[in-house]
Amino acid sequence: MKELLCVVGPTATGKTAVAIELARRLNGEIVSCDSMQIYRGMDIGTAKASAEEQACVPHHMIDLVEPDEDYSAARYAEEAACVIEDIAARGRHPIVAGGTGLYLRALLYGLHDAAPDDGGQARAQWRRYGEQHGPQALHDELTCVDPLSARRLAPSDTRRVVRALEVFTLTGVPLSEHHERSKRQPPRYRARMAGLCYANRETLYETIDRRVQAMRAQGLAEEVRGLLSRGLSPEGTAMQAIGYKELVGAVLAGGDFGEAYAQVMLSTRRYAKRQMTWFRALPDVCWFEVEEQNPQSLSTKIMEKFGLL
RNA sequence: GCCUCUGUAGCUCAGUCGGUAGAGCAGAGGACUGAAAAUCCUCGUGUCGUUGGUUCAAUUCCGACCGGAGGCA
Repeated sequence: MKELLCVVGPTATGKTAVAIELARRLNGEIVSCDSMQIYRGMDIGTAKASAEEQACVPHHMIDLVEPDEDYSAARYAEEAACVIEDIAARGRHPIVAGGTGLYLRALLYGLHDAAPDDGGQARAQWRRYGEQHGPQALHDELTCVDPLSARRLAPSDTRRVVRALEVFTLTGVPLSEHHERSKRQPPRYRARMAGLCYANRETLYETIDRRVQAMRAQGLAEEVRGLLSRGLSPEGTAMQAIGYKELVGAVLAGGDFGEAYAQVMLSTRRYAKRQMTWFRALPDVCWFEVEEQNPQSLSTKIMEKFGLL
């Protein structure tokens, strides 16, 4: 099984800089693992590597689709696996870096068997059912066809309840059964995971606030305005990204940006916390505290730890 | 200076016809299998401004004092 170096952790810990440093020293190329950097034209708010950084080390899995296109964890897993194979075939070192827990999991461990694509009809149908009859009725439907999933999911988590019903409708097999099967498959890689974190939560939050201020100075509002003027719907997946969904209202109303940016900071903090939950639950993450560390020293520590020096 | 209102969780505020109190937000922890920066679950003891009084019992009633807001001078 192939070894795969991954740099994970919550937002604003410097994953990008460390990954670039590692790539430089290991003859590597970076494979982003970020659900929002997938979208073209969303640069400032997603904290994409700059043009200079991308010129210095090849970056992959960035700017793949337009913001009004759909993307998915499954597509990510498939395409990232191809990219990784290609990098290795060229004799270089793939370095996965990013903060989207589900995408990383999909890449490393795989998802369950695909359901046939019906263009989202089943999903839309169940969602409508939920809107008409309420989340409890939706959950009751799931109990009938997939009691295991129903027990696992809260009725209020309509998103997952709808998905479980969709999978059963499309495949005739309960989602819980799909999960059982996929668990039996071995992981695709032997992941060496370096987790970046702050020892103090306070420091993380201060760094996040500073980063949001920097995004403001770089013209995040202008970027949002540009996306909207190109006709992008505020309801799409891409516009659910933190920094974008908060600013859409202020841009449209021409209103209070101060409040919008305060909300961006808040959302980012809570997101960072959820990311920590993801990565803490992962087995075999080696944690590195980033306080008082620059990307060079961090990359050295990581290489030492993983025997890459 | 006088009058009125106000002081309860980090913040905004409920509430207790006297038996020591609870929501939202924030915060913390967790879940996560094709939307995931999404979606969802769990967690609330705090000198009820201070200090006297009445009372078996005061955060609640009364007085004084100290903050804050407004009004009249």
